[in-house]
Amino acid sequence: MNSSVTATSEPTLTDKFQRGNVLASSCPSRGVLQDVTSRWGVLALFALLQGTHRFSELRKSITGVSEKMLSQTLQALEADGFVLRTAHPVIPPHVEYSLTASGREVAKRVEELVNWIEVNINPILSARDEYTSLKSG
Amino acid sequence: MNSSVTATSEPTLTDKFQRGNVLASSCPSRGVLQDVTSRWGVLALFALLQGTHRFSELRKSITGVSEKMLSQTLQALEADGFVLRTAHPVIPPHVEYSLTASGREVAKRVEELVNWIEVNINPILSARDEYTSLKSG
DNA sequence: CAGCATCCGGTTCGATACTG
DNA sequence: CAGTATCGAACCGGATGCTG
Repeated sequence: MNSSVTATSEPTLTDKFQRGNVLASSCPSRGVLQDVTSRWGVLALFALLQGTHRFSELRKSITGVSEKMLSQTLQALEADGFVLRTAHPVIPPHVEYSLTASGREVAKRVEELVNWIEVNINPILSARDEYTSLKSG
Repeated sequence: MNSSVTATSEPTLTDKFQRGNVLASSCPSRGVLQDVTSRWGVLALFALLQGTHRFSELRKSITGVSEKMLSQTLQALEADGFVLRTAHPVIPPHVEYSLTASGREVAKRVEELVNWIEVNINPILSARDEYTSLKSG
């Protein structure tokens, strides 16, 4: 997915001053962060926090996601070990998705972020309106 | 950004079962979530948690970000009321970016997510390797 | 220094069709 | 049901050139 790093200019000096090193482009955490904070990744983790779900259930609950994107997103999260995919060999196919132990950890943190935004959505939206009218008004 | 809601099919039934409603595409929280969890948004919030920074400083510390993207990202965060932009009318220009009160709240939650990933990056990477070799090996 | 306008290649994404 | 394959369309994002 993001395997070639295409060596940008060396960040050596700057790196020393950072608590972590996500800010350095070479940090592998960035890739994982991408998976977790991707458009549908956030919502998938959030949805799975409620428990195990089938593919079609997730597709229905996460409004607007396409089959392809959901599939792709779940695969990325599975690859990172956050999501467990369980396929029951029956016809028609029955596949269930759930969070792993580490998946629950990330998901909990994602949830806190999401919840905070939802609780404070009104002031935020007001700020946005004000900003917009300042710019174009 | 996402102002026209283009009424998707009514999600009434599904919505009742969700703690929040981010999972509904009509939810305005999604837009804000996008700004916060965007590729550079996460890193900008994370970087600003350390304090006030000038544009060029941010550009240097957030390795790999382009001028355009940083500018765009900061504007989005400013619009949502998370980032305060202070321009000093001198020549050459001097602009400082800092977090607002609400900005600190989101940033703290972003930080917790980022930190967890950084701390657990090794097991995650191992899981990924294992997954990859299972698929293609 | 801080940033916008423009161009343009690459990636992402959604719709559709198809498979096990 | 749970996906994969393919194909345009849309968007993202970087490079460049210009402004105050």
